[in-house]
Amino acid sequence: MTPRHRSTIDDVAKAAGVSAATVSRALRDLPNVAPATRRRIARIASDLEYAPHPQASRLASGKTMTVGLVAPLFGLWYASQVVAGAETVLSGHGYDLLVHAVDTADNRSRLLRHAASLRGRIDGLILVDFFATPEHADRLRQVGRPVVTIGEKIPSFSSVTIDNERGAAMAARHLIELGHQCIGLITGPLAHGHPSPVPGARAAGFAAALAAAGVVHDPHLTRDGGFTVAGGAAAVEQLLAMAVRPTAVFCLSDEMAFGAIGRAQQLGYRVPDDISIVGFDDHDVAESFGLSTVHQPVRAMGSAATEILLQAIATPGAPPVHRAVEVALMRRRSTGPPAPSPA
Amino acid sequence: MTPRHRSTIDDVAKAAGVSAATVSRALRDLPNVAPATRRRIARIASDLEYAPHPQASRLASGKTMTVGLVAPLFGLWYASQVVAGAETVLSGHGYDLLVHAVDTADNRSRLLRHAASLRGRIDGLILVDFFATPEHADRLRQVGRPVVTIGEKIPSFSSVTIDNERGAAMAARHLIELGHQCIGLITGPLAHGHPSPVPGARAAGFAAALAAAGVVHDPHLTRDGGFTVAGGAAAVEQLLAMAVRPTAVFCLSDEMAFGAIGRAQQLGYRVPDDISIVGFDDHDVAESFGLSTVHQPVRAMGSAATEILLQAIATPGAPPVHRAVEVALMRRRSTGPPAPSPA
DNA sequence: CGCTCCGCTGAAAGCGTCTTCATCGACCCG
DNA sequence: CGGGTCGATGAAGACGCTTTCAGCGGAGCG
Repeated sequence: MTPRHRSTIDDVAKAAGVSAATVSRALRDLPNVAPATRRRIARIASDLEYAPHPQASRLASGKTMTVGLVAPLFGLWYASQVVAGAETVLSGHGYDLLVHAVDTADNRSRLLRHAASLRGRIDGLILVDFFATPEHADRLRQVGRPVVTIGEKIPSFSSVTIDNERGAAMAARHLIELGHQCIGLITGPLAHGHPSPVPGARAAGFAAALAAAGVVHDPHLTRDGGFTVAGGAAAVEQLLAMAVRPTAVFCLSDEMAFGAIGRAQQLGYRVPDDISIVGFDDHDVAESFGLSTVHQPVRAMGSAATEILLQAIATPGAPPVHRAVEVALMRRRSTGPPAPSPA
Repeated sequence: MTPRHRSTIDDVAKAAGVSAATVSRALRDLPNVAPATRRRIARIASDLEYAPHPQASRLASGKTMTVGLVAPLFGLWYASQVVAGAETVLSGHGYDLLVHAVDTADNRSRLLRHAASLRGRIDGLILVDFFATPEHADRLRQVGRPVVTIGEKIPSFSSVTIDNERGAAMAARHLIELGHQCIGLITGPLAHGHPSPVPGARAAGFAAALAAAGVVHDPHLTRDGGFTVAGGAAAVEQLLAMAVRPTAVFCLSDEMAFGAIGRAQQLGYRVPDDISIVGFDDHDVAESFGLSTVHQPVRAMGSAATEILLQAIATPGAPPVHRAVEVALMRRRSTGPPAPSPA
């Protein structure tokens, strides 16, 4: 009974006694098909298990029903949340999601070089923490499809962003209010072959809040944790070994904060009694571990970016949309007042 | 200078004074093209920034250079690791990665119904924890493309699996060796509309190890944590409120274990002094939090599945490959001997 | 009753590439 | 020197669908 090969639109047309054009119209709910004809075609198509060949319809229509998502690296919490948020929206609209990692400079330039080849493969593009230079943005514009960025704001593309400086300042003020005067900072890479504004903005917000409160910002108390768990652990170990040990540490990501808490405890320090630690993200497991942190709605940002993108696909030529979402301080158990100084 | 529309193979052919067929052959390194001709075509194609239209070549060749990945839910650690592992391999081979979530029964049946439409969209499929019934497997076979499953073993498809029973038994024996006699179990959903063998297998391995050691397995000490952080927290709270409180808990995933540890500590219990907790996965942050757990190389499993799939795509008709990878017990700080009973 | 308008339908021309088949020389060998 | 072989190339037909355009008949209207 099962046909040897998949059935085509012509099979359906023949069986229904109509032309392929009518079948195409009927199945896509286009106007100008008699209700009776439409029903008959629908039934026959279902009987024959007909499904349009995606490549053929894409070639003919020029629409791919596919959205591309480019992120620095999959496997990290942030990217996985964005993917989850995007996938939910896309599958609800019948779109496919194509994911691509850009984890090396080589990868990155390859993507830029082949930007033109993306046209024809996707209807729109989501860039997660891509940090495009103006020159790169030019190449990306050659994709000829709408682009939405997450984490950075480029005038000519739509974007979904948070106020990194404000979030970092909230974390810093939280520590200051608790009485901390000597605060360490575990950053991500400030530059890796290209400008990466996120850690920069967070570090700036942190420094500004300290300055505003008259707290000394000692640059020696800054370490690069590479945005990884292991990096955060190594960084906190260095900070704890210093002569003037910080009483609190601000980590620019929760994953680094987890590493920092773990290592500090392993080394025999109590959190927050001996050292307070605050993160940034509000990772899924942050609450379980009582990590005080700056919440950002990553999953919702992925959904929002996707909705903006679909809108842009539907209305070509519309001006870019810039959406800023709010961050919020989550006070938990990893922060507390500093131990009375042994003066 | 930039052409208004992307250049086609005919543009290149015209500029090179050859036919489109020769251009097609030359650019794909097929034989029967004179070296000089090949070089000239390559240069001209590069000048014109020619890139073949994916949909057109896919339609003509029947190959999509795309692999589909279906997972229960993105945003969870397990799926994100698999995606990361798969993406690395695929991008190295010029393949695109299409991701699709199957988080509801509705979603699932839709996927199965449209299985045939996947043919033509992908060259192969990776199923993560899909748990196909024989009937579902039949439908998936209609995709007409190689399939590799991760987490389950279906005879007609290739697979990458771990020995869940063995892993769970390792965790159970670890607790027993520490002296625990009253051990709770936090499972995932044992069935959600379809058989889901993973929690079942782990629970069975756990029960078998207890039985082998002569330890009572009290079914009242089992709770469903839904594989989420919050579920693990709620489950452990219930267990701790019981009259005969377990001295140790085995969580079938690390994320549930994190929730359990966090909640237990919030409730004033010390880990492991008052309660030992062991997980399953070896999540990225498990080490930081000293979680004893059963390690499985999820990312490598994603890569392995992808390599098997690419192999199967390259050699159609080859018999399915079944790869089993090893698990390992990680002894950390969340487990210890039970407190001396207050008898 | 004739004309116009409109809804429904089919024929056919793409969409851009791949792939088969035929052609055409050049070269080799007996 | 003729037949055979082989490498290089072009012409043309898929691939399966979408979309434009024209046609056709019936309804509405004056």
